[in-house]
Amino acid sequence: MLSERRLEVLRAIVQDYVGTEEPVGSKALTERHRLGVSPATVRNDMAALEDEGFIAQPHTSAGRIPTDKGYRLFVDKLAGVKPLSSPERRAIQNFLDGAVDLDDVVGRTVRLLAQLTRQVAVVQYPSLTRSTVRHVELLPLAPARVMLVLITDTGRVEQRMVDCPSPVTEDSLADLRARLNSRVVGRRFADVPQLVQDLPESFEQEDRGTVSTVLSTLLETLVEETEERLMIGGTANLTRFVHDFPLTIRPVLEALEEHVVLLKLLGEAKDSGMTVRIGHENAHEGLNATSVVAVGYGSGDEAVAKLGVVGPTRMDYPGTMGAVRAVARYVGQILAES
Amino acid sequence: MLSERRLEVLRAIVQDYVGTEEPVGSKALTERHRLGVSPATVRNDMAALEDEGFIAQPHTSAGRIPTDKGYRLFVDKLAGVKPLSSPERRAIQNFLDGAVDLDDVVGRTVRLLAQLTRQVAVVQYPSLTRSTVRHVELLPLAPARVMLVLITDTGRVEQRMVDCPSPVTEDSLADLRARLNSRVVGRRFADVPQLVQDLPESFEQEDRGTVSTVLSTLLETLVEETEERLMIGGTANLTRFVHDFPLTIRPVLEALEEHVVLLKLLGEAKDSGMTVRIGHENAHEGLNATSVVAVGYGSGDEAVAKLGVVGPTRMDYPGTMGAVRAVARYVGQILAES
DNA sequence: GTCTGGCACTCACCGGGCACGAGTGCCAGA
DNA sequence: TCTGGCACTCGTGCCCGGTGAGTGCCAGAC
Repeated sequence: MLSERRLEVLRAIVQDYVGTEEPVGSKALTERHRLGVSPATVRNDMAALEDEGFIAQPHTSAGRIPTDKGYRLFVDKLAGVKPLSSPERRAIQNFLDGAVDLDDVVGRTVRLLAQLTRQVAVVQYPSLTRSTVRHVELLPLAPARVMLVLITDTGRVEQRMVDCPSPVTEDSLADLRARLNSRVVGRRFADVPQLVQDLPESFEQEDRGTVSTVLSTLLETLVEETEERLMIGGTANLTRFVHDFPLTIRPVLEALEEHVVLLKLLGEAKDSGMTVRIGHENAHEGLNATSVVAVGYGSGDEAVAKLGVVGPTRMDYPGTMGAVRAVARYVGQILAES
Repeated sequence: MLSERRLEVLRAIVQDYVGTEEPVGSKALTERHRLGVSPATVRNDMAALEDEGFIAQPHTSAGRIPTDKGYRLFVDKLAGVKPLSSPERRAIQNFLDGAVDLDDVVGRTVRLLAQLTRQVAVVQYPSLTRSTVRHVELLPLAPARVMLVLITDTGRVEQRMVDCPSPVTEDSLADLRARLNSRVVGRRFADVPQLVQDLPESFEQEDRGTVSTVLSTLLETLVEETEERLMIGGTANLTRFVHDFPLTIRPVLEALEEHVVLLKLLGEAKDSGMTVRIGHENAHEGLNATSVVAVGYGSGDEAVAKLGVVGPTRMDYPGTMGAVRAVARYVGQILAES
């Protein structure tokens, strides 16, 4: 077990390294922090911390830098979540309040998060399966062609073309629309399959083909869109540590382009509470030099999606976590209002 | 006026420089191209080309590289558009054919273009004002709350909340919906304002408030969304020439994040035919080291939006232009089919 | 036991000096 | 008008020694 002071030394190392981006030595540490001991003592502590794998030397005769394990300990035991200042909170609220639709909410959230944390922001669109149905619309476009539109309580809209096996009358379409809506409005999308299961049977023989075609498109949409959508922003922030990673930036950009990877990343985050994945804790290789701070957000108690940031392992964890949490809360509020 | 051979020398310089990324000297030129003259002669030609401002030396005793003006001449006079190979064409078609909705079409297009050109791809969503109305839907959500949904012939969907001054009955909403649609379906969005101008007058006094509220939201949406949306991809390709611009990459990423800038960029492109903007020809400072190749695409003869790529001025213009043109054509086809 | 000051050692970094070679401009001659 | 030759420039790579931050270890103090 590490003594109190050694933990203090680790904290000091993390803080200094995050600030200066340079390996930190024993002398500098004692000068910048009131540890109450001499550099020699700190050196002994550092040697112990290195033995335990919390810090490392880039090369002999250089200062120490935290390892992933060191950051882990720092995040778990040594760092709190730094709350935002009240001007910051007000700025968030003002900025998000101006949004006109869901795309705008998500877009603004991404920009906000990127700006606050000065890192790459990732925001997932509210999940379909966790949202509830606000309305299902069926629009006749041609005799045997219908457009299916799904609207969620979070403002998300999905549409699909449906080619029906036979021409559909305006009346039977209205009938289907009415019955469909009466069953599913207000229910969660995840429950829709069950709710509509026996719907075709209640129709006349001649309409059943159309009904099942429409329903199967509806169910397909739910499945397809379970691979959720997301928006990213602030990639220019990656260049801030271009001297850190001159070439490491490439795999990160590549990973960010593969939305599947990011969705998996966010998916791995806990549903409630904040998740921090540090360096090699990320399964994806390209992100081995980065940390991911993610949190769920939602209009009610339940998380409908997640958001977070991707940055260098050498990041200001307390500040980043504070910003991520605050933004998630406000977005939740905005969604609940709309 | 430049002699035929000097133009040939310029072409050779551009080709070599694009291939090797290194300043090209007179000796190397004569070795790699059949110019039929000695290095000394080429040197004279190069001196002349430099006097005219088509090429430059990074420093004394280095080879020459093309200037923006040199690339301009190359694109205008010396280079054709390189058509894609037929396997490439097939691949494009197959890839785009799998798209399920507009978002998917645009997403696939971006990925495709980025992959083909190995550069950053930018695709604008079909413009609202240039599209035609497929359907306008009004959904009652609460007594005095209506959701307005616009659907275009290109598959784009926009929705807005409308808070009405007084409760609306299902009947009067249906009435409005019917009359609205009969006026605007099949017409261009740009013409909608005129078409609905006198609509409120034809309603009973009690409904006029609601009608005008709905209409003004509709018109607002048209205005707001005229600042079009777009999608970008392939930013990881920027790292390919990270030794070219170690720090120049940052302003480019920043410019790419500002969609307004990109939209202006695409907006400046000619409606028909391909537009190539080279280096300093781009108004935005961050893009002074890049070239933009853009072209309009559409479901019919008319362009409904634009797409293009952003890359280093040192790019393979014939190949890039070929890819951009081909992709634009196929996307147009896909949109026309849907 | 724990902390401290001292001391020798290691190495990354920096700047200077130097050789190399690609590339140029110019000139005289074909 | 083209060509070969020649002197010149200057960026690049390499070696080398000095500097200094930082370390590990040890003997002595509290």
